[in-house]
Amino acid sequence: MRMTSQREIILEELKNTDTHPTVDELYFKVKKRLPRISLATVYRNLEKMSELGIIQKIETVGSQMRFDGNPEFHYHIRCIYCGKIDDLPIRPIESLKDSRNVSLDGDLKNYKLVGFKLEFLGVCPECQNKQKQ
Amino acid sequence: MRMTSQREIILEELKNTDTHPTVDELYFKVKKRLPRISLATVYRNLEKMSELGIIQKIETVGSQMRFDGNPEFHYHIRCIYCGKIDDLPIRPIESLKDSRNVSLDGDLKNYKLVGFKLEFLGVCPECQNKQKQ
DNA sequence: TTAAATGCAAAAAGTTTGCACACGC
DNA sequence: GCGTGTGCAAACTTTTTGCATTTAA
Repeated sequence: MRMTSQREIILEELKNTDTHPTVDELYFKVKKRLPRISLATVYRNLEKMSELGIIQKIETVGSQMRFDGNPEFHYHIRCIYCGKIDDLPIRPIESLKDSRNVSLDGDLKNYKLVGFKLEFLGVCPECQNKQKQ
Repeated sequence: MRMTSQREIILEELKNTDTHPTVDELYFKVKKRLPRISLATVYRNLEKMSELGIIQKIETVGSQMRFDGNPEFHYHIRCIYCGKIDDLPIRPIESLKDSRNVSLDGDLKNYKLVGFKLEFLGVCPECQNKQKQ
């Protein structure tokens, strides 16, 4: 992978964010430093870097893709009102690590189980405040 | 909710399917019986019926929405190659039912936890066969 | 030097919306 | 008859792609 200034700055801006930005959000941040960058470049770079395991693509339900500058496995919590995603500093749930735990009283419909995706849902502090008003 | 023939037939076709169709797939099935129906009507009806809890919207990552004629809670498994979704006849994982189990060594970042979404990933029988060839 | 990356614009894919008309209750 | 629902077309949002040009190694 060739290191271009675009790639470098995209990665830098992603790592400097503790939110998990959408492509668009990141595009506007990067654009402040590289005004001529195109959205397609941001898409292409995020895709490639997540394939290489440098960053992590967070495929949340429904809405847009988001990216996480931290490639290590960890859980996420998503706000059901605003869609924001935060890291969840909990340890991986052991009972799920072993797929045998989940197939005790049923077959897997002939699927070969390769993993699972666990996402937590909640209400973020900001949206809790809005509800109170 | 008013019962129109469109609504009735959409629901009937969804219930008669053991796959978990996308809106488009269902649209073409319904179209065989109601040739003049529009895609917008299918969208509007599926949305409304899932709001009312008559059916279930399956919000899988990345791709399109899919719908399930069975409103009861159950787990799904998604094929990582073709995106197909099947029901998984396993019982709900008890350890996840109690949110206290997941917050033992970390806080929840001030989120109010409301639930979780657990989806299994696998390779469906058809895609396993394709791989062998 | 040359293959990979970029910018731009257009296309694609999925979903939503405005509006006039139709129809269930 | 009223108000919800429908069909149609157009708009919208997010993501991808073709192509000529630029650039890192």
